[in-house]
Amino acid sequence: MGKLVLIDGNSIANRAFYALPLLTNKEGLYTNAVYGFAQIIIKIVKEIKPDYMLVAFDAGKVTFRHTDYQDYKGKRKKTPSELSSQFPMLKKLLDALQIKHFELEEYEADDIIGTISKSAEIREIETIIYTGDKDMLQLASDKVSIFLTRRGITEVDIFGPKEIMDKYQLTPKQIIDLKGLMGDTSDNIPGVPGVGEKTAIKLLHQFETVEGVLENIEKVSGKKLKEKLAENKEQALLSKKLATIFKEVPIGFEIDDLKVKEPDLEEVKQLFINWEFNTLIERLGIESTENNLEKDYEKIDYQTYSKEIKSVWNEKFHKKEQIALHVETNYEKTHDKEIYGLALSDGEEQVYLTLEEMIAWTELKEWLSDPTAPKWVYDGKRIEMVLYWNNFKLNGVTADLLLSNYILNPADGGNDLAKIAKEHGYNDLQADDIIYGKGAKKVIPDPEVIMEHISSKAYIIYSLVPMLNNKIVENKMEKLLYDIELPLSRVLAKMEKNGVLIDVNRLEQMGDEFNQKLKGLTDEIYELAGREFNINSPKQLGEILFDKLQLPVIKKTKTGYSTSADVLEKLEPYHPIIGKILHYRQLGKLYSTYVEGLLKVVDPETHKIHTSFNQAVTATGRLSSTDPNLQNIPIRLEEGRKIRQAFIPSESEWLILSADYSQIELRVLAHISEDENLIQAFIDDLDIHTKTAMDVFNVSEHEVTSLMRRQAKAVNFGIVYGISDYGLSQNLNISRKEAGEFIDKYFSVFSGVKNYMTEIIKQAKKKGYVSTLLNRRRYLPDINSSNYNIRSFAERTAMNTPIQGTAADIIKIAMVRIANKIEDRNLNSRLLLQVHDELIFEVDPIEIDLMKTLVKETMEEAMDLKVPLKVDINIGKTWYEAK
DNA sequence: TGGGACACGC
DNA sequence: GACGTACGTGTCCCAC
Repeated sequence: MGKLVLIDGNSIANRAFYALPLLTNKEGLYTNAVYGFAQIIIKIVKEIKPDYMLVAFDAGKVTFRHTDYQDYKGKRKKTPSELSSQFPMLKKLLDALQIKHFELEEYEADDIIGTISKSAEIREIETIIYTGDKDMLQLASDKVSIFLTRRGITEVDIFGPKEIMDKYQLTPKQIIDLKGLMGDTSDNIPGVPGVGEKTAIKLLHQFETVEGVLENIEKVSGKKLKEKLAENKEQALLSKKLATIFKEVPIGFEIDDLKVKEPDLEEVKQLFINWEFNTLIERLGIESTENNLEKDYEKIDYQTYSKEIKSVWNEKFHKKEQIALHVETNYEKTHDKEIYGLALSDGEEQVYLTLEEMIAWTELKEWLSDPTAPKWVYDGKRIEMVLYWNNFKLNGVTADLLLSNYILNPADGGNDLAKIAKEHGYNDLQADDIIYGKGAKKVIPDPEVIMEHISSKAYIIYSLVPMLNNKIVENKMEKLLYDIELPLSRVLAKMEKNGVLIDVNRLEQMGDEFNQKLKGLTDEIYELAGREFNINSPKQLGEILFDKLQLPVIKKTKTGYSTSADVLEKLEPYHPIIGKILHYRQLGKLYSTYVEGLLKVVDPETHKIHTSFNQAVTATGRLSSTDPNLQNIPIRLEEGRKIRQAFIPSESEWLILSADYSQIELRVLAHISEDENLIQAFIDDLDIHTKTAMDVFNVSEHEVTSLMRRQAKAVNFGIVYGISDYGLSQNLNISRKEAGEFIDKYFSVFSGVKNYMTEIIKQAKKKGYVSTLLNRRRYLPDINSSNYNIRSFAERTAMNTPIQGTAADIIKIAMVRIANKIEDRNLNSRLLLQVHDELIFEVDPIEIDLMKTLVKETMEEAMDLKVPLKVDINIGKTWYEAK
């Protein structure tokens, strides 16, 4: 019993070597094959958890096969020295991991593995053979499966007899015959000339073995083929012999000798440090100490503050040289005001400064605020903010790696600088998580560690900007970057600095009301339930509703009964407790997230909330907001909407102005799809949901019932957000079939939309990505997946992203332009928030008419579409009143 | 500490 | 017919 893993060392090392770029450590040692091998071993140990393990290697050049055939492996290229140098390292690694490796003169790894798998089979040990060599398939059986590496290195295809049958319609043993007939160029096994895989399989179906084929040559169809077979009888038999794995190698040990032991972690760590396998150190879960940090990475040279350094850099400032700038702050908290240090790099020299030194250096302060002194950064908004809190100004940012990386691939936009660096071959930067630890393990490391870390960042930024810039140009994303994202980051910084004033008293007062009501509801719920329990616990609530009160179970989750709002709504007629619970949930959310949550983040001095807008997280190009999220303040239900009464202008007598795009996504859809019906509807300024209902239900305007309009609205919603028929059926509480019919009807009326959807999917499949009107991309790696669900999801994304993403582009353009106009005209009014299709301002009353027009026009003119863009403006004393 | 369930907005 | 279904953020619970 137990599990045995046998690894074909040469084959895997080869795969890793060719699959990975030629990595070296600082001593110039080649490490890529070892790195890939180590990755695979770690994966095997973690996922397969073998009880026995062996890595087999080929020994020397001459094997017993050469006795039969001198040219065996004759045409194979000599192993490159870059790879052969890595074999001793591999063996060292295996020793440290306490994994047995074995090689024997005259035999190949295949034979050793064949021999062991044979005896494992007798003992009924489940065996896995890990290799890149298809020959090994001949060893498959009920107990033995072959893990064949795919194109990458850690991905495998798993083969047992069944899978081999599915793929080749052959038994494992016939794989040998297959090789005998078709040969193998990589081993220089000749086979029968003119016989390839297809012919060989056909022949084997008919005659089972090479011998069978040769005995029945006359029955073979095809004159040429007959001749070839007759001419090459000997060669076919020899080829079969060469391809047969020998299972009687005198290995001289037992399977029990292969028991997996505890690795010598200290030794492994030392090896990994030497070879600079930093991510693997993490994956092994080995504590990363300061001690090994030093050895891990090539140190980036840097200088510290001194008179001489100052004058050297003052010269560079004066000449407006291109300089990379990094200001380190608490990477976990966005608006932390503490500066850990600043570093500059011009690609050759780095300088590190403490906050005190920054303050003392006046030329630096001037340089930072000089818009004509070009600076390259990573996350400029963050740097601008932390500098701002420390009385510095930042201008002149001409490249921001965070943004460049985001528009190149939004899927990993928010990445750590270290990860971006690694993707571009710079391994000398540690992740912040490793330097500082995360969560509770967070520590401030030694000053030297921080100094080097920050200086490295500046150096890396300097090195990476040109590389990413090239790609930006290649993808034609200059406009998106320089006209939108980069200037937008300045606008967002301003919004974050402004903050929104909160009427703390009003919020606290609402909190008291909610609390009162919650207490009352809690008592009533306990009364109706017959006992006290935690209403906030879905588990306990489920027990009360479905076990104690025996209400019908509508839906289950992985962990038990579902108690979500849509389930509870269906249960409402059954028991008076349900309504109370729904209300309790609603108030509980309001109290904890919106009253307590917001009060917690009000700046005690200014009474303002400074959210942080993230410009590099969403897949579609939208912004997001955190600490706190001000993009999800309640509006739908009146009770929650009142929260908005606490959002007020920061100057007395000022007003809140809210400007929201009307149906921006559907207008964008009309433009992109060129659907005439939809375009006309917007030109005529119709109520789009009523219009949709009229067309879908084939009724006149006055015949549209509120149900019809609601359903039409849901269909439009579905189109915009790319939901499926299932999603629509859930929204409308109808069957999936009915939902599907709605969608079909919609497409028949808006046939241009239908065409667009078909075309965009086709395009996505071809290019692998979709784009917005401003060339923002989203890659869809799953678009050609063989799995229906995964593929469908990617297809809906393909349909939806250009719509949502273009809408995001539009409002971003409007924001940048409005901010510019406010600045150019020296207006007092300020942009406070963006909520996807809505902008919120606080407005000086003397500017109110001006702002109304300026905002409305700028937003409506942000992009020229085939349909007009429409903006509604509302004004009030609070955000609540601006509706 | 981390994942699941739930709920809020667009 | 498949099998789980816009995105992102925050809070609470509960097993670890």
